[in-house]
Amino acid sequence: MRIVSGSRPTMTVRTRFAPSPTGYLHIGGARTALFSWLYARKHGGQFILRIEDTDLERSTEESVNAILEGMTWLGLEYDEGPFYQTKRFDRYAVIIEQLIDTGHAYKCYCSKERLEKLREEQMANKEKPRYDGHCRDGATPPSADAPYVIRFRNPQEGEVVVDDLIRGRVVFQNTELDDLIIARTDGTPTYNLTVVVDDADMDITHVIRGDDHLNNTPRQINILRALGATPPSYSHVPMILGADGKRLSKRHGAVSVMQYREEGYLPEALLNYLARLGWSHGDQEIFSIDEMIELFDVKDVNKSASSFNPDKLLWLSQHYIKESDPQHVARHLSYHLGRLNIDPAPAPELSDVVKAQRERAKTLVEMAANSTFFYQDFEHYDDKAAQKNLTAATRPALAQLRERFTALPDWLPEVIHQAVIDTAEALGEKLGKVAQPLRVAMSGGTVSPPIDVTVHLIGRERTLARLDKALAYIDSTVSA
RNA sequence: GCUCCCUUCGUCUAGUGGCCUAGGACGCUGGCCUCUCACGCCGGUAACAGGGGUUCGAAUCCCCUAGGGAGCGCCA
Repeated sequence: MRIVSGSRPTMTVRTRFAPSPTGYLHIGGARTALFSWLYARKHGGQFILRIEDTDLERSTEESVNAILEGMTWLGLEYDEGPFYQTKRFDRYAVIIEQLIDTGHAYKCYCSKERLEKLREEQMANKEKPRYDGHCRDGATPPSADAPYVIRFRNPQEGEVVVDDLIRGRVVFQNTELDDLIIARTDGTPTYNLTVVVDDADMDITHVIRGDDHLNNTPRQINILRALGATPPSYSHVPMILGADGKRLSKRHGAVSVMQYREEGYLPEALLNYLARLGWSHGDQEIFSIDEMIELFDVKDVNKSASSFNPDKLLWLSQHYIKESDPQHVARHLSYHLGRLNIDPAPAPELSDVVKAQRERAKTLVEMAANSTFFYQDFEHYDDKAAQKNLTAATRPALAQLRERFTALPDWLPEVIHQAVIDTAEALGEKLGKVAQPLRVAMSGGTVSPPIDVTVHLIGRERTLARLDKALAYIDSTVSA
C-alpha cells in the first residue's frame, strides 16, 4: 500500500500556526507563522491560530498571552481562533474511541518500566528504540483496573510518501514506524493525535511548520488515513540557527519577538528580515507586506537551515526607520521615549524629530536616546565635547550667535543656517568652528542632526537659554 | 546506533546544463560628499564541502565520502 499526501486544489487555502504555550513567541515560530500567514493571504484563504496546550504540565496562560501579544505586534492577524486544544478533549475522545472500534488503535498495558527497559536493550543492540508491539494483538489486562494507554496501530508494511512543497518527495518505510501512544494513562490525547484531528476538523489544506516535524509526518498521515481523511499538503521549513551556526538560544541575544520591540525594531523590519531568511525572490531584499503577499511562494523557501544575522536586521531596521512614514515611526518611537520617562507631547512635533534623526539611528532605542535633548534640558556637557568646544576661543562665536538668533525675524532652518554662516564669516572662521560649539551648547554633546535643523527644533526660547548656559559655563571654567 | 533532512562568499541568498573567469545584499574595507554623527554615491574583499561519474559542456544530473542537523517521549 502506498499513501501519498497531496493538496486539495479545489478548496480555498487554509493554513494554521499551532504553537504550544510553553514560552514566548520566538523568532523561528514567528517566521513559520509569517510564511503560513503569507501563503493564506496570497491565495485569499484563511489563517488559523491554534494553541496546542495539551501538555497540562508545561502550558501556561502567560505564554498564551505572550504569543498573542507577539502576533499582534507583528500584525499577523488570524481569521479564526485562537482555538485551544484543551477545550476539544471531548472531540479527541470520540476519535480515539472510533479508532479503537475500527481496529486502528488498541489498549496497551505495558508499564513505563517495561518500556524503559526495552528502550535500553534496543539502544544497547544499536537498534532504533521503538515499541515492540507487545499489546498490539490483544493484551490481557494485568488486573481489572490496570492502567493503560491507547496506541495507534501503525501499518507494518508499505511506505508513506510525503510530497513536501519545500523538501520534495520524502519516503518513509512503515517498518521504521512504531505504534505511538495517542492517549495517555490519564486519558488525555497526545500531540500526534490532536494535531491530526484538528487539521482535519479545521479543514487545513496546507501545513507549514518547522522541519523538526518532518519525521512525525508519516505517522500523522497514517492516522489521517485511518480516519478516512485526506492529508493536507505539507511544507517543512528549515530551522533558524544563531550567528555561530548553533541552534538558536538565549545566549544568542534576542530570541523572543517582543524583545525586538524592546530593542527598538519596527515590526516591518523584523518581518522583512524573517521573510528573507530562507525565502527569496531573485535579488530583491526589500519587501513591503503587500509585496511579500504578492510574491511569496512556499516553493521558493530554501531547504537548508539559515543563521540569524543581527547586522542585516540592523540594516533593515535603519532602512525602515528611514523610509517609513514619519508619523508611523513617531508612534513607535514614543513608546521608547516613554521608557526614558520623556513625554513627547510638548514641542517639537515628534514626527519632525523623526525626520531629523532617521538617517542617524539604526533602532528606535538609539533614536530615543539621541533625541532626549529635544525635550529635556541636559544636566551636564559631555566632558571631551565641552573641553574642546566650549572655550575662550569659541566664546565670541557663541555670543554672536546669541545676538543674531535674538534678532532673527523668523525662526526657520534657512534663516538660522544663514545666521550661522554669517557668524563664521564675520569671525573669519570655517563653518565647523562655529557649528560645532553651537551643537555642544544645544545638545550637550558632539552629535546631532544638522545644526540649523537642531536649533530650529529646539526653538528660539530654549536655544537662547542654552546659549546663555554655555556662555556661563565658559566663563566659569575660564576664570577657574 | 537507526531513520530522515541539509551542504554556493564570514552571513542571507541568485543560480534549475552553455548567458558563470558565479550575480545581489549585509558585514568589512578604500575613496568622494560634509557643520558633528550619519545618509548617499563610486570602488574593493570573499564562495560552488571533497572525490568519482554522465555530457561536446556541470554550481546545476547521478554515485560515494566528509561535515552539519532533526527525529527515535504517556513533549509539542
